[in-house]
Amino acid sequence: MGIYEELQERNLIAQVTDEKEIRDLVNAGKATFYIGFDPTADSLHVGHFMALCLMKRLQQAGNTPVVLLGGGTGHIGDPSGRNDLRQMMDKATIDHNCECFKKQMSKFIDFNKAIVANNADWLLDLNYVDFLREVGAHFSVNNMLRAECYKQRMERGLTFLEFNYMIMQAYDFYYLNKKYGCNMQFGGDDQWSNMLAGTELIRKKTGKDAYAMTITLLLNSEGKKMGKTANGAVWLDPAKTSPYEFFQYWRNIDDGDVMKCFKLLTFLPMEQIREIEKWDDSRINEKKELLAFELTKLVHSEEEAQKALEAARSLFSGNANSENIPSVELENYSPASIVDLLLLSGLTTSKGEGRRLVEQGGISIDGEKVTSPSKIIEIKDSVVIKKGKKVFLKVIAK
RNA sequence: GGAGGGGUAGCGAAGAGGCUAAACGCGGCUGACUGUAAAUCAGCUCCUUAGGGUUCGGCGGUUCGAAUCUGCCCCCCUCCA
Repeated sequence: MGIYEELQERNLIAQVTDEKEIRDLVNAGKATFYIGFDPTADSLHVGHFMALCLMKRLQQAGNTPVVLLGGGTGHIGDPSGRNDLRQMMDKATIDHNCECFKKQMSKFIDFNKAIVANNADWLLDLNYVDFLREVGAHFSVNNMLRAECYKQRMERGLTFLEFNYMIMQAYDFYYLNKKYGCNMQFGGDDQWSNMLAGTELIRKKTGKDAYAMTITLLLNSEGKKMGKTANGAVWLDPAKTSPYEFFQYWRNIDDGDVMKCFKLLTFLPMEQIREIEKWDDSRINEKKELLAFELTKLVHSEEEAQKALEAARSLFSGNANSENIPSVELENYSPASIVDLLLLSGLTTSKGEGRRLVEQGGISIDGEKVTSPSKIIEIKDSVVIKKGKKVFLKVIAK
């Protein structure tokens, strides 16, 4: 079974421009493919994770990845799948984010056998009129407006700036094709029209064929994008989403999404996944635990995954072994009310919220329910606060 | 540039001078039931030193009292140029 068939079996492939060509190229390890990452934040998140895994899989199969950092396109902002204008970022922020991305990516991609490019290197110095003549002439506005990603925005307003994003992305592909012989582009399914624009531009400019393939978007059983929590994205940076939180995110997913995630996200061999799929329903929690473990291992490390697993087990089984659980340290802590302590430890964002939680019986300390919002909490060394059913935090007084 | 419509809590959406910290729905949180799931049910969902305080795009005005009336400005949508 080739890598292409494996991707298919995992349901990773959403759309392709030319199945036969892509299959042959990829299975033979002859593809030089690129995936673009726009530096919209200082950490990658779960959405990027799939793309990175795909890169890793393809690299393992002998293909050459090109990581394209959107140092230039980041200045424009992709309107696809968005109903508002992206906030403009300054150059320093974009550069900083690119650096953060690179660091995180090194976990997934062997940079010795990959190409890293930044489209700031060629986009920022383009001459407007030259560019219009050379590239702009090949685009039909009529066609562009038919693209799904723009259609939606036509209702709500689309700036010329954003309208150009597709052209920039197409130009990237063309540029990489010329410079590195890059013949394939991968991306999220929402990128489809942008990617097609690239293959068409290459055909028009060079007469050569180039290919595009999109990855299934990671949607939950309700059709919403996964990897989001109430507090925002699930980040890959442990400083932004701790390994424990990361683990818990997957531990808590919907029953119906478990197998899909195994296939799409883990590197477990398909034989093993098929085995897991056969497990009895009573083992659903075991499945979730394994999924969470595997993903935490991939993104962080086996050691971190083990710690998260143990922490979760001990907390949810009521054990007091609090060695690896999430914690905060409070400097100069002097006994304060529970409401203040919740605020100090970051478990709540306002006193009103803390008061509510206590009144609703949602707070316990070291296993003991707190009933009065004004209760003064002494901390000898540390305490474990439980908020709701599954949020635990160890507070260490210094 | 002109005409019209609009901007209300995380989102959608009522409210059209006091009874409004603002209906309702979604989302979120807590509790019950469970399996750290879903569904269901109940409560909560601006801040607070619990007296109040600060909110309805922004800044002024009218009024005892403004999300509601008014002037200017900003943004969005539709049509015209």
